[in-house]
Amino acid sequence: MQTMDIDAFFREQDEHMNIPVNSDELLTRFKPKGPMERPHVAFALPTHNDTVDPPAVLKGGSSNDEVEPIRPAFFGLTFCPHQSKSSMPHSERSPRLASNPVNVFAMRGVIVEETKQPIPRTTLTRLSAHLPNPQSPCAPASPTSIDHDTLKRKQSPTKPEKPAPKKRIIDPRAERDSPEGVPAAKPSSKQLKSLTKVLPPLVLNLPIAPIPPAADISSSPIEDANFSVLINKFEPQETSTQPQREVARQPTEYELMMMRVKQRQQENANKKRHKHKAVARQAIDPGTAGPSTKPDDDIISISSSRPASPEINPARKPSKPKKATNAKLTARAKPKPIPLNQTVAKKKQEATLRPREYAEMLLERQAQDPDDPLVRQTNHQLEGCTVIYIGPEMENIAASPLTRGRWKKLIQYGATLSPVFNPETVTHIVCDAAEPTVRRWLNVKKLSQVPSHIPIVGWTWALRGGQPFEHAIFPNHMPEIEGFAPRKGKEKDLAQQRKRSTPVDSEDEESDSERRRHERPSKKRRVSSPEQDKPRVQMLNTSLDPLAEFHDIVLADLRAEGLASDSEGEDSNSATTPANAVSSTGNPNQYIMDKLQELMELHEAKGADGDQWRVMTYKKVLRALKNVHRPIKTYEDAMKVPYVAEKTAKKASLSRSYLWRSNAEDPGQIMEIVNTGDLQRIKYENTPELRTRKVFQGVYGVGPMIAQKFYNAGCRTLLDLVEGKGGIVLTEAQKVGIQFYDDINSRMPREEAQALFDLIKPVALKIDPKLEVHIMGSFRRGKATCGDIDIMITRDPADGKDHRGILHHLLKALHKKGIITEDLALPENPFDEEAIYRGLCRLPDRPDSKRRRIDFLTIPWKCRGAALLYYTGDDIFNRKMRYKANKMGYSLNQKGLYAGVVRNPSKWSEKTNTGNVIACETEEEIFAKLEIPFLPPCDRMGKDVSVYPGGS
DNA sequence: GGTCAGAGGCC
DNA sequence: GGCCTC
DNA sequence: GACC
Ligand SMILES: O=c1ccn([C@H]2C[C@H](O)[C@@H](COP(=O)(O)OP(=O)(O)OP(=O)(O)O)O2)c(=O)[nH]1
Ligand SMILES: [Mg+2]
Repeated sequence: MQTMDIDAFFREQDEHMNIPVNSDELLTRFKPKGPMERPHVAFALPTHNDTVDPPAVLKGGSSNDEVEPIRPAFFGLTFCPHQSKSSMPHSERSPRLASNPVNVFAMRGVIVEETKQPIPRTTLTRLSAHLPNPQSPCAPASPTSIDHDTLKRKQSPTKPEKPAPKKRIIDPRAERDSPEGVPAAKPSSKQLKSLTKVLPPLVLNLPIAPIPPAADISSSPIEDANFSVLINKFEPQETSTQPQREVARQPTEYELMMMRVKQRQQENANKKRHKHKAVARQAIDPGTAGPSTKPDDDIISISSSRPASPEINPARKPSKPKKATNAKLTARAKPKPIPLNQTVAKKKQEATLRPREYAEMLLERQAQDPDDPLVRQTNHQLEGCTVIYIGPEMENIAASPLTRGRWKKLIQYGATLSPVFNPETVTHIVCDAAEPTVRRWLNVKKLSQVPSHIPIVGWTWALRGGQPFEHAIFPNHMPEIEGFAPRKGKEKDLAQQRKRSTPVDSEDEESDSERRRHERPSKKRRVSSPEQDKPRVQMLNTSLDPLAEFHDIVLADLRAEGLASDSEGEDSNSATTPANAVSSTGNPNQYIMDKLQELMELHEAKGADGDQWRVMTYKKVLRALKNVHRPIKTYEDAMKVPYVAEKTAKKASLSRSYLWRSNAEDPGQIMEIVNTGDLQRIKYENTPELRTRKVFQGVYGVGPMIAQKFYNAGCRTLLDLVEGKGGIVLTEAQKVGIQFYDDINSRMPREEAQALFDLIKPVALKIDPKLEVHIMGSFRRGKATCGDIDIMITRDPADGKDHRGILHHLLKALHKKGIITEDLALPENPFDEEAIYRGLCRLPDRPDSKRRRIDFLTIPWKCRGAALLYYTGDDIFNRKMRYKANKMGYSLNQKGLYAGVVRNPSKWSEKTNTGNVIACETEEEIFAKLEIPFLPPCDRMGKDVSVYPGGS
């Protein structure tokens, strides 16, 4: 134990970094915990504005957000009383109408050029706006409207317009509709749509997407056009220039965006294709649909750009009522490429069959000729069994070679195949998939809904036979065993065994070894110098070109390799280079974090097939690592970091040794690990599919499930999404998310957040000078960059008035000023004391300012402590604190700390007993009740909060 | 082996 | 009620 | 995946 060493080190680090005793988790871990010595200054709602942001304290290096909080400023209250021309004669205009065109035409001449570009197809969404019935926001719009979602989710085909007792007015437009503050029941967010309705139809005669030459796609009897990858090849030929276009009016911004996007994509796709053609053709991806020269890579390169917020976003919540459904390992989740040259015609066809279809095909073969080598029975162990096999892939995509092989084996072993799950006939469910996948296949919400007499077993059962319970893989659906309860240990072992066998347990299968060899010859990343392409990027990408940047990105190439995982939106080009392992972020372990983050994102992208808890652990580790300022050199070093245990430590030390190896000759055991461990894992996981899904998840409003849905619908690029390919329908928020993809996925300098707040606060105070307006989130924690602006508003009701309705007026004013530009989510009831708003904003006076995410939260005065606590975060800290509250028998939320809360176990969100408030007015109060020493905002990053109640 | 927060908005 | 986001 |  070298804790002393560590301890001393961190102290030294802190001093060196000028961090006043950072109560790192490391410290708390190795040091006797003592009360925080940090001054408990008045963190409770400061009453006047006195702090000014220290001028660019962190300016020097590219600032890593987490590197070092700016201490003095975390009160977050800065307010420039001047600054606002408090005029504002109100002429009601939709800010969106007003501001956007200006953006487009005035701000960027570039766009004008775009209009000269061939207009490919117009978007389905746009078309849909022209439907006569303005009332139908539903999908009938899309001409090709298909229930892409054949799988799971039963969306009522015709969604009745939400019962909506909600009325929300927010946008000035609302007022226009109903003169004067009268809350015209507003159709909420159909804004984009409603706007377009006003416009005359956009008439476009577009060149039909040419069918790609057969050579180009190497055959592809794609069974379902909806999922056809080929569509991706519709690119506007450079031939089809202006001729056949005929525009009835000026395209809207949205349309322009799409054209621009499309052109961009075309350009880059071409470049890329030239570059990687040879490589790309070496492998095909049978799992995704067709042997075509892979569009995936193209896109991906686009924006693996930086899909998600660098600073980690909390794990997706299992909206589960308790009981974690332990998602089993998703075995080899991805289809393996198979050598093209081996692909005979028939085989190619097979490769496009979905699992069910493949099984049906086998049955057909069997019926025709039982001696067909494909289906001829070789073994007897499965005779009498009627079996459905569930592989890791979704129902609606092509069966992987592995899955096909297993169906084949089942039939060869004498089983009767059941291509679909029929509880009447099926005797065994054999699967090699994560639990959520299995549920989807079986169309049940819980495995317990599967008749208990039908065992769910792993593939080992088919190979080795024996009692089903010996091969059980889901604890929540144990095979029945009369007079014999399955022993606990066994199933567990099995499950774990499966887990370990993730990548290659397929000795018994056909080609599996062939996996992705075109992995990435080079590991350079982001070659282009930031100084060089930045100005350009900013100009282009500021408002309406979500993909503008990808031009540069593609030029830089690397992201295509899927390795890019910038940990900070804007200004980090994290070094993976051995030489300067320190990187611009100043964190010597940045490259480890990069690796882990990458792996995490992959797990995250797996969504339902992945393990959310694993993702959460990764997040915790990453956050903890940000506080580690000494290079982690060995396994032992790594093990000292909180949330790092055997597996991660191995990865971390591995990451390091990988660099060492390339730097110096450093043979030894580590070398071996290098070749078999982490890197390979990333390669293995980092399939084109996952990379694409990661890109999709970068869109605001798109998470793992939706991303997968889009992917399964055949979408491969953001452009596909915009076009509604595969029948997908975007929400309004998602459209905005695509439009400002880059903006939203980048972080702003703290100074910009300050500037925005300085614009906003006076507007609020003008409405009611007694409001308390605070900037929260990462800003209050003193971060150098902010992912968004979080503003909390409350008001002391001592004078008998409160802040109801304020938010509505504030938003209206901000819209008018051009500060708030788009809405993402409106308050359920803006006249409630508690209301939430989400949207985009920008600095209106700066022509090239980016869109920034902004959130407002209003809360009753009495809850302000709890709200302050909540909204200050960070998220991990909140969760820990709430977890601790639970363990102490309390429940903590943004309204207060409660005792005696009882929830409905079958519907967790429902409270059988809404307990009693114990503390809520000040943060200190809550800390105290939870027996946690008060932590100033800047110290709440991933902080360990565990001090057990009642001693122990 | 059981944990790993709790809530609001949109669809 | 699922999914996404804070 | 990690912690208790
Ligand atoms: O899952 C979450 C996400 C956020 N929060 C709280 C803490 C967080 O600090 C605050 C604001 O959220 P936001 O997403 O803005 O995070 P941030 O801490 O402000 O970081 P960023 O700089 O990315 O905005 O809301 C949670 O409690 N749980
Ligand atoms: Mg924030």
